Amino acid sequence: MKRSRRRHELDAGRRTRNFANAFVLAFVYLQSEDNTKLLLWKKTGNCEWTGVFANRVWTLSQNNEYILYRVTNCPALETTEKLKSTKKSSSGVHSAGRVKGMPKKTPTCEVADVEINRNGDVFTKHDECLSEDDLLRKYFRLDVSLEEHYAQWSKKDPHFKKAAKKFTGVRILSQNPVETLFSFICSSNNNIARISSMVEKLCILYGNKIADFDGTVYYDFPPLTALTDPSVEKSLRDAGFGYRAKFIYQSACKIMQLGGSDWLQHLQSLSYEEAKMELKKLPGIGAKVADCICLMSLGHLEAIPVDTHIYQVAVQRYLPHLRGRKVVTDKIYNEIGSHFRSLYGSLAGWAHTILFCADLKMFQDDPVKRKLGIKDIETSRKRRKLKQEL
DNA sequence: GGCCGACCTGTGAG
DNA sequence: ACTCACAGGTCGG
Repeated sequence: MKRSRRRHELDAGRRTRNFANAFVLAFVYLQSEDNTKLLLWKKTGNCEWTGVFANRVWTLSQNNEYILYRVTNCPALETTEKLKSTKKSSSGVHSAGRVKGMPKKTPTCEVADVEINRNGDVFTKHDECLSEDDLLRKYFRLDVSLEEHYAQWSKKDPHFKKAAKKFTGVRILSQNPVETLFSFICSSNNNIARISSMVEKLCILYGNKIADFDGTVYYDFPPLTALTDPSVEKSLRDAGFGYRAKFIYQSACKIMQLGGSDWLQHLQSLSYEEAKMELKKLPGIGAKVADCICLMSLGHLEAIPVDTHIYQVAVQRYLPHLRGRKVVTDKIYNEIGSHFRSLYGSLAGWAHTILFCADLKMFQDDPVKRKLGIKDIETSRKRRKLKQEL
């Protein structure tokens, strides 16, 4: 273990690919075997995925009934009573277990006497006393019954029903607000590959190393305080963050002024509208990014992030009178959000994510397709014509 | 309130 | 080789 750790420190910047990312696509397919896919997680086995959250490295797999997990060594916790009593293997695994996919009741909380929150912003106070079973339940929001909601949304909307057939088991994750906020600042006017690499860079540059095994170094997302150093803006610009470098630095500073991660956490207790309004005061955060943060890390599941994909879907399927509009004004943005909220109800953001997945997949497979509309896809003549126009 | 253009950078199409 | 448009937007005029 020691030997390999030294080896990987040498080239950490180049080789590491796993981070506390969680990032961006705050969803995961965890129910259908075929679709098992944890975005920005690394596939580390046949049906096994490894990634970071709650300051731990998790390796997950699943069967029909359970999510199976292994949690790896976490240096910050090593000296605690809790871990002393757990068995460690050479691979650094210190505990393992399984969580039922749809538990009927939440087991009691296990208190760990540890200073987990050493940077002041990794965990909520509540998280500190959660068992790993509960951390996993919380992260995947396993208290929400997908079956029930999918049925409800399908009943209201035939287009959802169709999309849902291909995208079963999509879950909105409950992610760390600090991580989510800065990851989405990176997302503006950007593509997924570059966003991912930027989040990785943030972790390497400013995150803490939390584990090192099987040839990979794992970092968590940087603590807020690491992003308020005056050198941050230039460093990030040099690292290729473009104009987002300033947004990251300035937002970090402003959040610290407002009360740090406690301030961010307290947005959970506000209404969705209030939380969104507060977030929009930070540089680099507009309506869309604010909605992503609300939906994916603050528990405001009625938030509908209207990005280019959702806008296209809305125009094609739901609000045809918007056809031809070139820019999404605040008014149009809100109209789209309100439409989905009235259609799907209080978990509208969750339902909308399934539509998003379907459009993103279609777009990645064939960018021309969505401009044509579904009916005309097979006509190659039209395809050529459109390509010329484009 | 709505409408533009600028903004960093990497990538792929033409 | 070399533009050019575009990618899960935001901001200021």
